[in-house]
Amino acid sequence: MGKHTQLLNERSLQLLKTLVERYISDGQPVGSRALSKDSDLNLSPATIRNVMADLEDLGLVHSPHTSAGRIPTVSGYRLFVDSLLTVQPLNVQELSRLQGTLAAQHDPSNMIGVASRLLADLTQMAGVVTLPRREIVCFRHIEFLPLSHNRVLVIFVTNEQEVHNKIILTAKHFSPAELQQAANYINSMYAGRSLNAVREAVMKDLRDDQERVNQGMLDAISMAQQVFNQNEQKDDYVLAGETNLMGFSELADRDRLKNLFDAFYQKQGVIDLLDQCMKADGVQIFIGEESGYQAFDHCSLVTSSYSVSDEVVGVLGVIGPTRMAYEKIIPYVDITAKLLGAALNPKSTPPL
Amino acid sequence: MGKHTQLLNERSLQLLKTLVERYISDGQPVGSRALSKDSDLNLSPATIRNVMADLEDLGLVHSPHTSAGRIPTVSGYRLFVDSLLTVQPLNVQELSRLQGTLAAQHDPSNMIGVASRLLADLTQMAGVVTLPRREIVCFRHIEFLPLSHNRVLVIFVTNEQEVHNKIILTAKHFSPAELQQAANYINSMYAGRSLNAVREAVMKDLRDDQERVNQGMLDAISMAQQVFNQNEQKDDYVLAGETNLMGFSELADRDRLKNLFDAFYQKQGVIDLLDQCMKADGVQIFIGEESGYQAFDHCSLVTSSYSVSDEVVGVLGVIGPTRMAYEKIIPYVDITAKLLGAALNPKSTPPL
DNA sequence: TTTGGCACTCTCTCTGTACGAGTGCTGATT
DNA sequence: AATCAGCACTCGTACAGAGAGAGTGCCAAA
Repeated sequence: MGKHTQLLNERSLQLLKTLVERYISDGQPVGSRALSKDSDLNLSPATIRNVMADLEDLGLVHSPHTSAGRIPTVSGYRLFVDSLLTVQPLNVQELSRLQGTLAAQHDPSNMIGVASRLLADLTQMAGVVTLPRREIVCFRHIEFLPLSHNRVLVIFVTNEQEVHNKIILTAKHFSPAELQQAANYINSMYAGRSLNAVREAVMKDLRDDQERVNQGMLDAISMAQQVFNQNEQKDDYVLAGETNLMGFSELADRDRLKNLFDAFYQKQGVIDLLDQCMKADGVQIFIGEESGYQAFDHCSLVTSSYSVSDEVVGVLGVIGPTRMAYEKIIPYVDITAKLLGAALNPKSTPPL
Repeated sequence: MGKHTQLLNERSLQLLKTLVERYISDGQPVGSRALSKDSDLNLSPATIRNVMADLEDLGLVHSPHTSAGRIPTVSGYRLFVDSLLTVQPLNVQELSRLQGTLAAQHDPSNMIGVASRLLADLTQMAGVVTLPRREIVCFRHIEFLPLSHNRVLVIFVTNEQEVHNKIILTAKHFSPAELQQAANYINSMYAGRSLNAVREAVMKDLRDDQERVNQGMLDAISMAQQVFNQNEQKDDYVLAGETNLMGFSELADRDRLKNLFDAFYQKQGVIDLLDQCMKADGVQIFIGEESGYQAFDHCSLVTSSYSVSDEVVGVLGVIGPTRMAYEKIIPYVDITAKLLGAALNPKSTPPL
């Protein structure tokens, strides 16, 4: 694969692997003596020290101070997860528990929350799942309800069962009957198309039909415009188990922890990061500063996109300290993504 | 008021007051020398020490160790906020900023979030606002949409503009037209009544009209029953600025912080606490262990209920370390509650 | 009742020491 | 040429003692 695998011989890689594994399980810098015992290769500490010096030159490990052992750098972890890691197949009973819990939900909206919780509990770190977003959001049904002061409560349903509502202000007052009529009109005109298509159609109709159409339809269309024009893609995610992160000494630092949690609540930065993961399929990993996102500097993010009927609709993943058990986390994330996708899959299209 | 105000003379109270004030601003145990300088009474440190001994006997202050100054106990704080505290009137421009921000929202659902954020920003601690809950929730409108497999998406609107949705399973398959008819029937029968009233009426109709009514109506009523029967009072709150709490040394302890945040996310315990505050009107304060809620042992909670048209509908408040500037926080909470109530007040009832 | 004085206690910080872990390097061994 | 044992060296940590500072409690005098 990378330049390192060519530059380094088998033995060095083997040693790097055991070093990372050891550090992940212990959390202590690992010295040459420990490494000599841990690895199957029968080498003396002195030899190992030579190898370590090489690895250090390549920027794969570093020591916190002169006479401490070595700990992996970001590149070291990267090489480890890319080429050295042996993923652990996961436990059958855990798998069936996962599957069972997800399949038991019949309301997709809390299925996301459940998946997030599962990830968190499974890994004892933070789980994150983005709300499923289809490229083609299908407009299904709209409903207007009058409020006071020319305000109208708009309820509309997209895809199977996603309910949205917003309040719009109308230029003049409409009677309930008029609103009903407008809703009927919009439903008959636009239902079944994608939101983008609806948006365009509305624009077009508003331009073209200015003369031909009667007043009631015009009102309906202009309200439709208000509803659909702003491209409010409510990117969002559900987080769980963030308090699990408080236990890790890497993140014990006040400011780090605060930055991290602030990032969680501000959301935008995290969303951007997750969006990147959506493009690549399969499991995607950001280690430490790789994410380029300050708040995540001491964290790793293991994600996988999930798909409903072969279309990628979201991302889920796990956030934890850089020092995490990748060989376990990766299959967890992978499987959860597949199971969630399957669980979200509508068994068939509704009659309507 | 309490037993203490009678037991203690003016001077002791005065000293307790300055001690608490000093401790709140400094965070250090305050010694007799400092107290002697701070208080206007011209007393020597020695005299002050005698008084402190008395206060300690009464359980109002205590020293962390032999030769540290004194810090207030929970009872000390309690006496302070009940009888000694001089609330600071709040800054006019802050008040108008508050009012402006709240009035600018025209969607009540994010108004709650905004209020919470305001509290957090204002106090640099955590803000919390419960979702408004009226005793009488008025049923307004219902809508059925068919999904696959005899599942039906139910959308219903209560009060002015609260949209709820849930998925129910029906015994047999209904055509869209049948569902439409059922919705029309339910709307005409029950709209305008309180949810409780609807629930009862549905039960009654289901019992009584078994024979008289036609099949369509019967179906409608039995679906209505599914929708309304479970008493899902979705008690919930919106939290903001919880990360502000990470800065306080009192809460720096790992486990404490974790417990606190776990409590925030579990919600139930906090909801119970807030419910208690709803009963008392005016500003309500829990100091440290007073709340009886383990996770809040090192926190204080300053709350006030808020009302829409003279009916208490929710609670808001601020959560911070026991050592907080009560004289500022109290008016903040008080005013915010009043402003939020006013902002939520519907200007008039909608025509419908 | 108030106050100054004094002995005492406790914490915090600094210092020096000893120790252990681990490294880098060198020169001998294979 | 690769490997390894040995050695000097470095760094961090744990521990103990000393000194300073803050503050108390108590007693006796004003």
